[in-house]
Amino acid sequence: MVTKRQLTGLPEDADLRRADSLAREIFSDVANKWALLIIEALGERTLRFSELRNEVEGVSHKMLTQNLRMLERNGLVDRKVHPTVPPRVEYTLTEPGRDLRTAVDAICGWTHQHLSHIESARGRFDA
Amino acid sequence: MVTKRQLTGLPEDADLRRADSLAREIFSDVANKWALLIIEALGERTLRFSELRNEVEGVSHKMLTQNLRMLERNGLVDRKVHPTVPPRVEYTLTEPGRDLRTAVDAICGWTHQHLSHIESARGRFDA
DNA sequence: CAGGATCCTGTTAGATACTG
DNA sequence: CAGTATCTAACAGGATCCTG
Repeated sequence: MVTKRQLTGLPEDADLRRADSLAREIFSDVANKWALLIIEALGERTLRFSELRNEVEGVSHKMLTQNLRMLERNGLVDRKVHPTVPPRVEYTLTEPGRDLRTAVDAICGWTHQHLSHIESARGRFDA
Repeated sequence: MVTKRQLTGLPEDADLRRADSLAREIFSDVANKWALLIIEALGERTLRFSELRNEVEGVSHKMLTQNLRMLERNGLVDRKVHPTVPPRVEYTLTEPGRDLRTAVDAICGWTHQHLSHIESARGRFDA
């Protein structure tokens, strides 16, 4: 199949591909366990690094910083540094971050809703 | 803080912890790039293994089978084997799978909606 | 307290080859 | 065609030490 874009040589094809690969990249960033748990933990609150570490059960220092940097880079969380000593750093979801959170909420809700279905499905499968 | 459950010695505490850890386990299974992309690709359709491989761009043979097994085990996809030669295996989302898909749709939608915001956030961060 | 840098280990995921 | 098994390279992630 030959598209009009190919014939006209306009740049839309390349643009679309770029947008797609960007979307894919963002999706890969965001669709990971720790990122989603951090977003969920933040919710509407503002939390310090150490608080977040307690809220997100099982996350290591390294994973937390790493994911927070990534989320900050993608504009999902806002990082506010208070120039005090000892330092105080607070994280908050941005507007897009809060948007995404509703989807994460849905996944969390789904998980709890289907606990027993999943447990029995596992039982059947493992047999 | 001492709860009533601790005092009565009833098993609810243990039950709650079990449910939570199960929920966490399921979440960790499901909240990964390939699983979500597979769910999204399946949608309302029924697809064969090879079709799925084409639909989910970039997925390797191994990752596809691995994640399909996991999704089947958790009762999110239905696997139907046709005893023909050559074999024909079809995958379909189950009812819970379709439920989860709406949340995945939301994430995908979110991604595309915020493309430009994210791109500029990245620009700022990288500077 | 927040977080960067380093080291070290277990897991992951790709490539390849083989089976029903 | 769908799936399993094996080997290996790469990476993720934990522990630890150090700084402002």
